Amino acid sequence: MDKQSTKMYLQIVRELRLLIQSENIKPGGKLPSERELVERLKVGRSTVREALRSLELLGLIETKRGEGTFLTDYRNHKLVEILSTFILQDTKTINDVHLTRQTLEKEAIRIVTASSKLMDLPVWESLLIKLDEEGTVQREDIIREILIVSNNRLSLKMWFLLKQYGEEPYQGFTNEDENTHIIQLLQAVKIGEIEQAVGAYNAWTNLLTKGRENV
Amino acid sequence: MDKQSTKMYLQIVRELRLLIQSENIKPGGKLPSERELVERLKVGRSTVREALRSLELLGLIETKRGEGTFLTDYRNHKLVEILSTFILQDTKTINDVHLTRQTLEKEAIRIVTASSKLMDLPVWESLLIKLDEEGTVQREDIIREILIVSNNRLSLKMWFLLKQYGEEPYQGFTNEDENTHIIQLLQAVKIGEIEQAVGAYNAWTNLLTKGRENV
DNA sequence: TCACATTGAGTGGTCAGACCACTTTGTAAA
DNA sequence: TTTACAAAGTGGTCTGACCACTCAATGTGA
Repeated sequence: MDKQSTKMYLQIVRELRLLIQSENIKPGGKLPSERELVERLKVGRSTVREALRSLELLGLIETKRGEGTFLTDYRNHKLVEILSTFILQDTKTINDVHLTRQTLEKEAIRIVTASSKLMDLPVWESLLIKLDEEGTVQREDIIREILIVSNNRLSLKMWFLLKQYGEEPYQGFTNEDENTHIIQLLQAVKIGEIEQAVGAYNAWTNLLTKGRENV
Repeated sequence: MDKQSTKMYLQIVRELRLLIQSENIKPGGKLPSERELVERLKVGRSTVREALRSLELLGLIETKRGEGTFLTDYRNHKLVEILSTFILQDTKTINDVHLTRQTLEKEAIRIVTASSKLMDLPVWESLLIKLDEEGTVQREDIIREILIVSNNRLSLKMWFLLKQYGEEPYQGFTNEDENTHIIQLLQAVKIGEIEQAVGAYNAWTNLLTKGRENV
């Protein structure tokens, strides 16, 4: 291990990658302990830890005191979580959060409605039936379902985050006024009418945000 | 500083964020030295370093031996390097990154085009003139301008991040085929034709992503 | 006076060893 | 057999030491 050229901890990050590959460690699998890595890589423990901590902040590994270090499922995009908290911290404008969330929601609606495979999924009919029978439905359930079906996990993860930061009008059940728009939205999805679906979504959203501040 | 609950180095990451804000450290600016942070935060140096190393791997700070630690412009490559080796092998994931970025871009186009104040900003005409005179233009400049004008700082920051991850063909100059779509896009923006603008954007995007893998 | 070399303070990079807190496991006692 | 406890293994943190590098103040010689 030469000292000068590259930073040691970056070297270790690389070594770890090779190690994971050569030992075929799967997500959820256990990595060698810090002390073992010290011996195998012939470096100090603090250096090993700097590498591990970096990867942890990236969400690539997970450490449990008393147990060990584990490879995580990359697909969880914990990365976005960290970066988002960085971002959201100095972007106090709560309105930006709402608008960005709505951006993701609208795009998901467009994607679903534009796809012949997704637009006539049984789930939309199920939601309509449930709405008809029970007279109300969890607001969040509908949007979440659309996001999930649209099949972009990154967007989904961001949506969860933004929803969490924005709090406000999404929890709880719908009222009759909302139901009108929701029915229109779901029916438009079913028949693949994109702009009609987005229009219904906008009407629904306006209803919910009515009375709040404007841009 | 309590020891048990949260991991110390994450606490320090948070502290650093506050410090950067309260002392108004700009990109390129210098952070307190590791030893000073040890004193101010009352923690060990290795812990401080774990936090700093994490932020460095994220590309948020930059360290120079013998000089100090500096806040970077968020354009560093380290993050991209690491991610591309660890995560982005998953084609589905990188595709999510692209699609999510495009979602933000399209919405920004819609917002700008839908606003009578924004759609006839002199900047669009300037871009058209520049394109006409020089025959080419930086791809990124156009989209960035639209994002900025759309006035959602959160979306803008997310866009910056996604752009880094995605290692898109976004750098560099445009060619003649692209220029056709760009002109159409900008002119549609100027006259407030939303769907036309989005359509031009899609055509442009398809041109750039043509030949890449499909979902 | 000026140009150059030297030195020392400050900074990040790494290492070694010591505890602590926690989890798991094996073993001895009931 | 079941329970309680001790030991081993692991990550979390701190301390102090030394190295490598940068920069500016200082000193020296022409």
